[in-house]
Amino acid sequence: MAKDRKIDMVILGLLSHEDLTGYDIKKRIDSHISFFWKGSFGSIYPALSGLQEQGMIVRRSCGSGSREKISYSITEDGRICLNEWLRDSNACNDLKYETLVKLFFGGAAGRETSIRNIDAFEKDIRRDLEVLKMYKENLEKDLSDDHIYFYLTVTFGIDTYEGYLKWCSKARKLLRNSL
Amino acid sequence: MAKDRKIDMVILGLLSHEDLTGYDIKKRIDSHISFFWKGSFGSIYPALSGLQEQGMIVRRSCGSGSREKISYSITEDGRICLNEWLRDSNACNDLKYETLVKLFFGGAAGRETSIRNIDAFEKDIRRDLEVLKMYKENLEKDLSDDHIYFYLTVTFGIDTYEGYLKWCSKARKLLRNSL
DNA sequence: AATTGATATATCGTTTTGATATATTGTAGA
DNA sequence: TCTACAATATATCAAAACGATATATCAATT
Repeated sequence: MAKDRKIDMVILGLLSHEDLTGYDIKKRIDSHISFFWKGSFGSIYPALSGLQEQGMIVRRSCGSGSREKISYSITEDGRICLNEWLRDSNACNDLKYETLVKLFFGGAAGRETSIRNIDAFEKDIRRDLEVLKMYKENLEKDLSDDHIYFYLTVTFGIDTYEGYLKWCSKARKLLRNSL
Repeated sequence: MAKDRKIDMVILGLLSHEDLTGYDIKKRIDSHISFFWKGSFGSIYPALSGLQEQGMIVRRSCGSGSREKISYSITEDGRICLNEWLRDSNACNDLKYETLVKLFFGGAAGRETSIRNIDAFEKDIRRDLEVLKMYKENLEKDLSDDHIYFYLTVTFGIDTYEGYLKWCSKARKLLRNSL
């Protein structure tokens, strides 16, 4: 049975494309999906053990030399489990904007503090937006069936980030101009 | 000293406006800030105990009758702690879009499944957007210094949600039209 | 009088984070 | 050559947060 562990589904998703080690999984998450989902070693390695016990994945030592290196493959059961989860359109989108919490309570520290916090947020967003735009450009060179799903998540990021930037300007203006 | 517990700051923020019980805190979070931050009883009650031990808040039994009811007030130390946190412009915005994870791995289930998932996402967003717009209308009737911070978080929500909706249309179109 | 739903506090198991420990391999510079 | 550093790789731990559940009271309805 599919558990409540969301990281399990991320791992199965990644393994549905290629065999990976725990470390590789972490790298894939960081490079490709970290702007809409994160994962740490502390969740990845226990999840891999759990998934193996459930028969969703199989491990194979692939140490080239003396080095222990453990690669995982998805099983047929794993594919079925992933598929079931994908077909269930219930999805929990859990957003935590510390920036907005600080803004919400901004009255306790004054408007200049809030403006500085918005500035810091904007700076982060601009930096991340550049990366996403680069991804988009590269993907548009070859928008095959394989890449279309990644492309859609990237455009999601770009659209929302550009929304953030517009809001930043408006918010600063309001904080400065309204008496 | 300020801990790593983010919920602590949310509680101090809420208590900086008015005295509240744990249950009230949960209600305030659900009604006012849940679209950018969530909190459960399982984090609120332990946090209240911790904050009290640190002297950031004080508890006062205010049972009207036999009913036990515990209200909390912020202390001067609590205000200082909140202020320090507000002034630190480092903020971790941690977003988890399960919808995007499903889309990213959508190739494993086919385009119709992805389109259904986008439809479900859009439906949720439209519903939540209506609520935010109502909040905005009400706030605009009296945009005093007290309400401006809430107003800004609400417009943030509206701007990003409208960005989501635009993306939904584009994404569906791409999934349907690109061969 | 009984039932329902809101109020209110609290705990428990599970998941996740973020940091750290440990050790190996590859590589760039002294 | 060697040596220091970064990257690779697995793993664990305490702390934090979630989500569900337990318990009980109060207010309003039936």
